[in-house]
Amino acid sequence: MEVEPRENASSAPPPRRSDRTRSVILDVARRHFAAHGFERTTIRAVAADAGIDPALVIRYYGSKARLFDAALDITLRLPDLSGVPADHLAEALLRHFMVRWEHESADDTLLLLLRSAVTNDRAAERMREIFATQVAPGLGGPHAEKVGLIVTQLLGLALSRHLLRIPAVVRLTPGEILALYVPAVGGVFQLPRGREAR
Amino acid sequence: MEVEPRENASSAPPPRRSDRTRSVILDVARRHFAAHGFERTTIRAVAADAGIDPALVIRYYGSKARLFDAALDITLRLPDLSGVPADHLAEALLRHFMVRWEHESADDTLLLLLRSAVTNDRAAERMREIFATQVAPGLGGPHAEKVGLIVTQLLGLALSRHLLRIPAVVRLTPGEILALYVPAVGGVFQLPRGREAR
DNA sequence: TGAAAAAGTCAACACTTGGTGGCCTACGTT
DNA sequence: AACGTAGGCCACCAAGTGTTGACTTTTTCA
Repeated sequence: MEVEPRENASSAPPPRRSDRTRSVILDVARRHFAAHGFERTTIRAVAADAGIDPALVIRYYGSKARLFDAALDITLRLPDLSGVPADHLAEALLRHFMVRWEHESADDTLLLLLRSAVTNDRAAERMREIFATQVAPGLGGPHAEKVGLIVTQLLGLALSRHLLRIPAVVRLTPGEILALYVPAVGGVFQLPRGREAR
Repeated sequence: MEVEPRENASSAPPPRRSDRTRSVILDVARRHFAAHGFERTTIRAVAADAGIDPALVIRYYGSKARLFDAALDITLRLPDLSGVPADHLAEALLRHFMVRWEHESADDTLLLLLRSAVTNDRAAERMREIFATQVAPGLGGPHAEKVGLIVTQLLGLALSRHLLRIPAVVRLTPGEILALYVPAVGGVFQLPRGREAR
């Protein structure tokens, strides 16, 4: 696989001339996967969009599945909420994702992950991994048992506004969403810490 | 099921001998679409599962797309919330959908709609229609501008619990979800009626 | 300069898909 | 019983897919 034989004993592997092509392919592939999901994305379309031959995609990534895996190698850039007081957590969270998602040229990271995960088991598993390793630790601590429902609300928002594009949700301005939704997310945050025993 | 050309001038169209096959096909197709989405569902698989020849599917439904349309002809059985006082709306809503979704043999209606709509434009459009004609009117009235975010929360729950199966959400018991999530949904409901001008 | 290695192209493959038309069978009506 | 028709099956087609291997072009470097 292992597209990277490391011959260099030192830290960084030697740069290849094809690195640029590799990353172009990956970029284009990410856009296609985010826009159409796994099945409807064809290697031929990605290659055409990247201006190269379909065979190159296979050469560098082995297969469509492995290209998909590479595209799912995602690092969410989560905000640092360590200093935020509990009663402002909801607003800070929402505000952060709103500004990121609203902008046109925003990263497709979330769309890629969400759209893929709904119809593709591999992507769903990857999403759970990302949740466990990148999301839960950051928001964990005293709110451990609530993290799931916080994320649920954020995903719901992304889903209905950016994927399903439900008019009643699309119509709202960012300010309106903030005003209406912060109390909702806060409603989970501000519950008493220990819930009844399970 | 409303796949019935009405030739009969009287009330009921004449029953055909093939009606049973038709409905079997539609049932199986709904299950497949709900489980795998549009692209990954093949006519051959549906036919095999229904125990008939693939050609029959085309014969009765014309094409895969039209079979999909027929499968999307859905009537949500929404609860009647007219008599529920405002401060119990959230709980009533959540409780209703929880009991429907939790049960094993539950209807796949939501999964079908949700899973399809994320990768298929036709399904997304159908979902917006259903929202506009079946959901919004029922919840509308004084909460008109909030309906979108209420639905957002319900969809988010269905998404993370039943589609993505995020462990932190799956792990929760129905009672826990109710306890944690009712304040959230209520947080939207109980906002002052008129929000700042748009 | 020349040769080896890398980068990229091309044509073809095996396979799956949705879809079509012809054919056989079983039923219902007269 | 005969026959017309609807229900069902089979073989097949054309298009599109991921993937492969051989080939050509470009770069690298001794």
